[in-house]
Amino acid sequence: MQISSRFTIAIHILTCIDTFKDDYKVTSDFLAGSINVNPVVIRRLLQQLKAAGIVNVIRGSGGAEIAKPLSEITMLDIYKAVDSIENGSLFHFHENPNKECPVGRNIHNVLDDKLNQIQTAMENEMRSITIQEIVEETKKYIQEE
Amino acid sequence: MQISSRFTIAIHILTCIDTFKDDYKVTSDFLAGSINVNPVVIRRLLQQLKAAGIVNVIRGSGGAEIAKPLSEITMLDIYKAVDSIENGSLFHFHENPNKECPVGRNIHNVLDDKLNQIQTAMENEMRSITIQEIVEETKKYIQEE
DNA sequence: AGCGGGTGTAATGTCAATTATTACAACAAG
DNA sequence: CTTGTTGTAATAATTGACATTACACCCGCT
Repeated sequence: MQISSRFTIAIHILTCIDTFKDDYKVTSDFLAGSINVNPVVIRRLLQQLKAAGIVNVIRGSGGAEIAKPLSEITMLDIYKAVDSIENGSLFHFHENPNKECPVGRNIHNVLDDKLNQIQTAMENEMRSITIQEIVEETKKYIQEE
Repeated sequence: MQISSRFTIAIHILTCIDTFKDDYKVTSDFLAGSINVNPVVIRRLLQQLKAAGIVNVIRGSGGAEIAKPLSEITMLDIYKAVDSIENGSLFHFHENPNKECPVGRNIHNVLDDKLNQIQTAMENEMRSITIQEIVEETKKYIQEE
């Protein structure tokens, strides 16, 4: 299965907040309009991003803002904040290898290392990309329209 | 969501085939016993591995064997063979960003590059690990028991 | 030739996760 | 105290993963 669209939606959310922060009050309804999902989905994601210290959400009067410099927010931060995968493990290991079988009882030990190695490579790449790059490139695209 | 357990099961299959090739006829039932899944799951995976040229499956008398040197089979080969993810894309992009919104109609262009970059990092790491390493380490674990 | 163990595959069922949606209490500002 | 908004629970629809049954087909053996 693929990594949840919560991840790309969260990136879209942050990009919108920054892009429109001076011209609009960026509410969950506003964001839902650009992303084309239900506002409740946005609110839940905003809660998760808030818990990670990435955004502030203004209750009552409404709106969301980004809580720290864009250059300090990496893809990995977002990825982790919105629980893109379960238990933090990218791979779903088959649960019950047979302990009676020599391979069955050892495969987990051998594979876990390798799977971690792969996942780490992915996470390192994520850490190297900031939301600032995304926002800047998006602005460039918009200007060129 | 996580990457399907088909991936780890396929690795388990190959490890078993090699480990037991001299002592048993390695049938789908035999493999199902070590992995603890239904034999039909094994047969479907064997078909996919066969389509990728990784194994031969002997119809009639039964059994499976590995079709090429272990050192030439990488994690990436297996990963691709068993369709661990859909459409080859690790990330599920939210489908319908609003084309009326400047961010909505450009985010796909910007993000696709970055997502590919991340996925490529993962795939490169997968390419660097061969099933031979897995088999050898597993044998080492078994001997030390 | 036919038996028996095995594969290939379709059909069906179950379960869990994702996403959508409704509903409403809590809240803040005018 | 009204209005627009957030926070969150409850529920449903959809989808995909995995399990399982069933059975035709295949091939070596006697």
